[in-house]
Amino acid sequence: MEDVIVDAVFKALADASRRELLDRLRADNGQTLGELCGRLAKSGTTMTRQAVSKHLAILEAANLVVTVKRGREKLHYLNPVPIHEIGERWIGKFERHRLQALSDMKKALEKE
Amino acid sequence: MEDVIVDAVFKALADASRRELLDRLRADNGQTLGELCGRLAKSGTTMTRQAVSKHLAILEAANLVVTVKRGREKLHYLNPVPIHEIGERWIGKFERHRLQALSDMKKALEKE
DNA sequence: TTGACAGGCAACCAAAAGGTTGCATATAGA
DNA sequence: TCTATATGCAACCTTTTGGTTGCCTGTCAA
Repeated sequence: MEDVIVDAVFKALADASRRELLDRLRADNGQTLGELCGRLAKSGTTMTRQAVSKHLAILEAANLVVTVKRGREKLHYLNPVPIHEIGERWIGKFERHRLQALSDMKKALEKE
Repeated sequence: MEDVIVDAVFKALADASRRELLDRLRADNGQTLGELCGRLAKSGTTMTRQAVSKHLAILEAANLVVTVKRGREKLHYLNPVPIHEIGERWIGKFERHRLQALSDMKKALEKE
């Protein structure tokens, strides 16, 4: 996974509304734009269809969402692969140094 | 881990310069601001000390970096805990639906 | 064929993000 | 004490981001 892809995924995940859209697709895969326009839990505010559409476009560009056109509707499917790879390759590399980093930190804090 | 914390962590991770700073601390923990100011690999460009300082402040606010003052220096330590928790709680919940989502997607694509 | 419904496109706007310059403060060391 | 070093703070600027409104296109169904 090249850097530019990692960047697109992290940037896409940086927004709470987009993370919630992913959550919704996780709960109910294959929804249309209209269905996804329902009230976002985040602060109970509503959002226009166009705003949601833009968020979905960003998720799609990051390959976190895949769409299929069915007549005049567009179905949105969660693609869990990029999230999985971030977990494996990016988070994983920090995981391997976890205990070491914590012990470094502890030692430094104790010196104070 | 509350939503506001998850948000701070994801936002902090959304920038490539900040991810590189974490990478550097992973390679060599406990560096000062000055040391971290060296040329960032990202496009080979340099950055002013103040820019790096701001990035570190954001990482510190997200609790991804912990600092210890030593005289006139400030040592920066990687705190891997938030990354670990994002992996466990956020990525994990998508992991559990991974195969299902892929099969949904496949089915939808085949219908076309 | 003609509405009504689902979505796309483009212009525009305010706020946040990333970065810079300039100056201030504090500590180490000669 | 005096000076160089390490960092902090604040104002300012530009670009990106998240959001809106308005209008256009395509498709289903009576």
